[in-house]
Amino acid sequence: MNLKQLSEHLNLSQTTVSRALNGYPEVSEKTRDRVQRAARDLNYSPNARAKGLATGRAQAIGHVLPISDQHEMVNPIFGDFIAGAGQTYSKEGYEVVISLVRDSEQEQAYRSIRSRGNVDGIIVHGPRMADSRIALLTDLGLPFVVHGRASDVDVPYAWLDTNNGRAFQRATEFLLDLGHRRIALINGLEFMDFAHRRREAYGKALTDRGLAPDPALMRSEEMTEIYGYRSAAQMLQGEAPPTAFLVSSMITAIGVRRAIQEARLVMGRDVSVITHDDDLGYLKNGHEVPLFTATRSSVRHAGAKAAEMLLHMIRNPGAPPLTQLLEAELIIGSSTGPAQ
Amino acid sequence: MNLKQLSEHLNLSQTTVSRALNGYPEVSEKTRDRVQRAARDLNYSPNARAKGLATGRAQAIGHVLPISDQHEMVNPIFGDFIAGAGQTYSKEGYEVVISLVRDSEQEQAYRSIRSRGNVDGIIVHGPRMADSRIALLTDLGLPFVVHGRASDVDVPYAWLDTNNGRAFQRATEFLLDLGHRRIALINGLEFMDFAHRRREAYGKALTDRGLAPDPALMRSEEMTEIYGYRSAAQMLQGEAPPTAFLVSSMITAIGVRRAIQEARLVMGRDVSVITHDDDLGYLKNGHEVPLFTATRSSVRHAGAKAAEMLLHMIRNPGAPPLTQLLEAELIIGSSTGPAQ
DNA sequence: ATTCACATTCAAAGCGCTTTGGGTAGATGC
DNA sequence: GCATCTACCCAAAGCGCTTTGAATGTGAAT
Repeated sequence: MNLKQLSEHLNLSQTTVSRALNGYPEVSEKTRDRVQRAARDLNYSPNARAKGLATGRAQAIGHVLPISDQHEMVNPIFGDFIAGAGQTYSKEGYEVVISLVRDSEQEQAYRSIRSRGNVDGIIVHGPRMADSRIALLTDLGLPFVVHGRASDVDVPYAWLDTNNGRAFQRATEFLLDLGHRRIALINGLEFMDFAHRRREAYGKALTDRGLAPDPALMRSEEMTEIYGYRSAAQMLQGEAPPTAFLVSSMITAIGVRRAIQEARLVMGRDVSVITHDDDLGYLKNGHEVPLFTATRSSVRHAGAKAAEMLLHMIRNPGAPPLTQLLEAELIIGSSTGPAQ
Repeated sequence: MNLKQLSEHLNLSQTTVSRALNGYPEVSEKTRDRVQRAARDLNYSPNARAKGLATGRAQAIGHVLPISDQHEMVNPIFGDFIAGAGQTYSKEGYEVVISLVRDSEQEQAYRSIRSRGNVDGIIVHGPRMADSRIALLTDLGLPFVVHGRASDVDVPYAWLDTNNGRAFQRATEFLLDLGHRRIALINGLEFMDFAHRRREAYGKALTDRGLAPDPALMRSEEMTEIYGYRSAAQMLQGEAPPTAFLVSSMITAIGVRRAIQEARLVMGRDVSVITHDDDLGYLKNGHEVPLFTATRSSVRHAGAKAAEMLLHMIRNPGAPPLTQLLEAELIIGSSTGPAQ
């Protein structure tokens, strides 16, 4: 069923039918009704490609997931982010198009996304500290919102980020206040902007209290469970083990907890742990009492907000880029306690 | 830059340029070269919508994720599945379009996907035992592959599934062989087909050995960490606690482990655990020695295979639906041991 | 009765591509 | 020399929609 068939069925022109369905005023309520009813009954919905071609709008948003050439992983937060964004999109009639792009093919990929024209804007995931994609996209004139920020980029661009610096500074200070002096950082990959900020903040909190960050207590890797386990196990066996861990993700923190338990220590008593918690649906941080003390920031909420920002930018092409900084809560769970 | 501009630039017709770029033979190698070079230099790539409109092909695959009306979650395996599928797609020049669809809007959603025509085929995620989507999609004539199966559907359709029944039967037998008699099942939602099969297999393995499944030892819910924790904690406090747990996902098993440890028991000695392991990138099951004894089946691999099947079906419209059953390995980790 | 404004409706062009159905020129065969 | 291929190229139609610009009909105003 296409527009032509529908209009012939109704004995109307394609123009009128199109207008009736798209809510234009120059069509009588009576015919509009008739058209809408027929469209529903005959299960007509306009062909997205033709509509896009005619209007120049794709009614779709691209989400570009960088796949690092070494570890071919999709970040587990992506599911929740897209779930949040999806809510916003479906309200406004947008689709989601996903591109998995290897690090080595970034530029080419964005250019072709642009010229293929099947999205009206894109969400950039996983920004690096100096991320060339931002300049490129600005150049290409394709609306975009970055989930996160790129520290080394100084042109204005739209982003939505959690205040990772403040979150980790507060977390570090919280541990310091509990009397901890040897605080380990189990961080994400530090060429990623969020991880870089977290380390900076951790370092600053320490030096502000006159403590020198100890390289032996800092790790930086892809945030898997096994990484948390190995790092913590190794540190706990060292000659001057940490009394507290600051961890970059729940999954990694679970690995840290495993190492603590294997060392026959009790988390929250012998060793404290604070983790960042993205509030993922499948990995809630406890119920009444949170399992981990955590800096919490819902990635689902971030997704919904980022989508709103992007749609706003698409509708207001001239407007300056929006930015939004979300504060993480520091929630107290049972994984922290005073230093022994 | 569009085809018209490019062809004017080259002093050729649009026809010739189009043919040169799409590898048709009726164009001299010399001009083909010239065209390709110009296309690269001028950064031309054809407009996807126009191309789709002209060819009737969208060069895109839809992935429909059902969102249950109660728990608004995106299954964490989705990221890995899409990563696997994405590899196949990008080799063949297909895009991924995601639709998050609430349970209550399924039918409407599929119909509109069909008539909007922006995908050439779809992957159906999360099939229920009796899943009306399969009949609907068969009706609509849209190529599709189900990730999983629907037990109560008897029309032929294309699917790719892990042999959940056999995996859980083997796992149960393995525990029985170790002398366990009170084996708990921490299952997923049992209206989901995979979870239903798992329970059937678990029950069969027990009755085959003359044991009656004990309802007090069976749980069925969304597979979160907290669910595993609560279920196991509760069972371990019961008057006749299980000596082994059969768990449906790694995340849930992590919750089970937490409950075991909190009960001051040792996993693998006092209590055994077998889990299903989807081999997710961020949640590897140990390294040299697997942490959990597990039935393992890579969801990433499943994604790649399902995508291949779908593309094959799209290219061979008449062919009968393909099916593929993947066997899970039973890998022995340190979470199981003889019953005390 | 004539004019004008307004409310409806329509025919046709155009979005950027593919593809059909020719054309033309040079090579080949007789 | 002429017909016949072959290799290469092109103009134009068509994919399904939106949108421009014009036509039609109606009632009010003159």
